[in-house]
Parts: sequence; structure tokens; C-alpha cells
Amino acid sequence: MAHAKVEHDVVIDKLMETFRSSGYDGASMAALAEATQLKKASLYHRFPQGKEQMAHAVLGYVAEWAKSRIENVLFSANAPEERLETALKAIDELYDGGRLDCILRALSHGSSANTFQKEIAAIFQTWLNAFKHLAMDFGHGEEEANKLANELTIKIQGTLILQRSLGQPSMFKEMLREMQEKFMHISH
Amino acid sequence: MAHAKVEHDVVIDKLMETFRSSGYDGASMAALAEATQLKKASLYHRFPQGKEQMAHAVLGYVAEWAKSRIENVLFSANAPEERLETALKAIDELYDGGRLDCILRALSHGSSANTFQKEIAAIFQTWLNAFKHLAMDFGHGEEEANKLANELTIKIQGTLILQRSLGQPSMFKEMLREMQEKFMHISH
DNA sequence: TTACAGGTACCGAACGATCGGTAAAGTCAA
DNA sequence: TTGACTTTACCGATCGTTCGGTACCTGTAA
Repeated sequence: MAHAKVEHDVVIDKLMETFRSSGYDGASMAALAEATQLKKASLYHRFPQGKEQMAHAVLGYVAEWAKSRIENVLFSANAPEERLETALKAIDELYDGGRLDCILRALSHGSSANTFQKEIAAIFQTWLNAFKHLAMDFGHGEEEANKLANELTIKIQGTLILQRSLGQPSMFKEMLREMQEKFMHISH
Repeated sequence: MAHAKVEHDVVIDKLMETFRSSGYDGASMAALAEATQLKKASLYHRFPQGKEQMAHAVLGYVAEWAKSRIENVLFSANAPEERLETALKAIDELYDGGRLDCILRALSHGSSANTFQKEIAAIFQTWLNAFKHLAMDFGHGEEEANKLANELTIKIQGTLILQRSLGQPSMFKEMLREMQEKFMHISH
């Protein structure tokens, strides 16, 4: 690398930060440039197809994150309790305890909705399958495991919205704790 | 009539439609004008403070809707089962079975987040209090009633996101049915 | 009936600012 | 000196907003 003053990973991270807090439409090139410490033209050098390519790059990073921090963890050979603990801790970090928006939600509305829909659906599906697999390792039946994975994912999204709207910073962590118990408890 | 007046209610409805599907930043004046069948200058005649005032007007309508279709229903003198049924049917209509976004969520992100936060929080609170009240009428304790109201609200938001992202049109209605049973069933 | 006044609703045209995007010159390591 | 990378300067389009003005309704007085 000859001249890379700003590392690629840092750029992606700052782009994600801007997209997730402003949304696709709200994240202007000027804002993305300021966040990454690059001039607009430099951003276009790295992402010739512009804003859309930047969002794709961010989604690629998120997909990779989901594979390494969720899928790989939940499909590993460790004890189910440990796998769950590790994955939920990663989720708590990802959203900074519920203080940060979900990038998938941010990119799935407004003018970018159709563009990224398939990519976003795939990530959600990876996520759901991984938690379903874990639930079955805990001894839940397939249908129950499906429900649990769905419930966790839905509650993450819903809680993020409600916590931010109501300004109650403890909702997210409490919800994660409750879902943790729900995964570990076999009901019948 | 050469200048057919466009009814205020219709304008509000079309504004809401545009804001909820495009978000605040994504809803351009051009789009709002096209949706309402009014020219941009005419919109400014009705809403002199511009886009922000339009969003406030929409939120005012939503607050009114929540009072008449949720609060008034859930605090009425009818049987709890009937109140619940009526309110959930209204919610199902509001979101067209999960096909439409939530206007509160649409306005609580991006550049409009801070502007409307208090107004949005108040509407959520009305909603939560009404369902808590109903849950207690079903015989749930206060803490349990709070949890149920929270769970319903969170699941509505989360399910809307997941249903749209995954393209599974039945999730929302199923979720409403499950929550209906959960309200009616006293666990201890 | 006519005539004019005031008010309401609407619209074409344009404003400065910002949008996403580009060309070409400058910078620096190999 | 090449070539990857950054920068300055700029583009047309669109942004939210404003202005000047037209069309129509209602009320009042001749």
C-alpha cells in the first residue's frame, strides 16, 4: 500500500456509522466525506460507483461480521450456553447496548429499500438460521427453535426503536437477558 | 370548479403516506407535491413553515388516531375481549396487515430524529398506557401488564421491519393473533 | 342586477444552497 | 518516471423555500 492515509477498515466503519445514524437518504456525500476524513473525490476514487457502492461495501462488512461473530460462534463446538453468551455479547457490542441504530434497518427504508433488499434479507436469514440451530442444540423442537430465533430478531429491532424513542437506555440489555433465559429454558 | 380544493384530510393522508414510505429525508417537496396533487407553492400556502410543519401535522393526526382508535377503545366500558379485538383490528388496518411502514419509526430517524422525538415518545406512551390498562382489566398484575404492553409494541415495530425485509406477508397478522391470546391468558 | 373589496386557494418561476458526481492537476512512494 | 492516491475546482440537477400574481368565492353597497 503506497499512499493509503486512511485504512480501508476505518473508512468502512465510518461509512457505516454515518449510514446507520442518518439513513441512506440522509447520509450526504459531504457528510460521508467528513466522517471518513476523505474528500469527496477521494471517496469516488475508492468507490467509483459512488454512494450505492459505499452502502454495498458496508453491507458486505456486516454480512462478514454476521458470519464470524454470529454464525461461526453459534455453529461452533462449544457448549450451547457459551455460544449463546458469546453471540449475545457481540450483539450488545454491535448496538452499543441499544444506543446505536441497526444498519440493516437504516438501509431498508426510503429510496434505498429496493436496491439492498435481497442483500439485507440474506443477512437476516443467516442470523435467523444460526439462532435456530442453537435453539435446537438446546433441545428445542424445530418449530419452537424457529419461533425463538424469530422472536429474538424481532425484539432486537423493535427494542432498538422503542428504546431510542422513549429514551430508556436499559430496555435493550434487559431484553437480551430475557431472551437468553428463554433459549436455555425448555418448556415441555 | 376550475380550482378544485383538495380536502385537508386527504392532504394529511397523502403526506403521511409519503413520509412513512420514504422517511423524512427521502420525502422531497416534489414528491410531497405530487402525492397531494398540489404544487409545491400551494403546499407552502397550507403549511407556511414547510416540510417540518407538514410532518408535525401528520404526527398530530397520528396522535388523534391513537387516542380515538386505541386509547378510547381500550379505556371504554366494553368487555376486555371486545376492546382488545377492536384495537388490534384497528392496528391491523393502520399497517395494512404489515405491508405499510410505521410513520413514527419513519420520522424518528435521520435528520428529523431530534425534532420530533418528544412528540413521538408521547404517542408511544399513550399507546403503552392504554394496553397496560387493558392487560390489568384482564387480570394481569401491574408489572406483568407493563411487560405485555411493551412486548406488543416492540413486536409490532420489529415484525414490520422483518416482514418487509424478508417478504413474508403473514408474519404481522400471526403476531397479532399470538399477542391477543397472550393478553387473554392469565399465567398464574 | 352590477360593481368592487377582501379573503382563500392555487400556481409558474425563480431563489440560494446543497445534492451526487467528475476532470484534471498535484503529491509522494517505489 | 511511473502510477496509486489525494486534492482543488467545478458541473448540472435537485433540494427546500419564496415571490408575484391569477382564479374564484363571499359580502356589501349602489
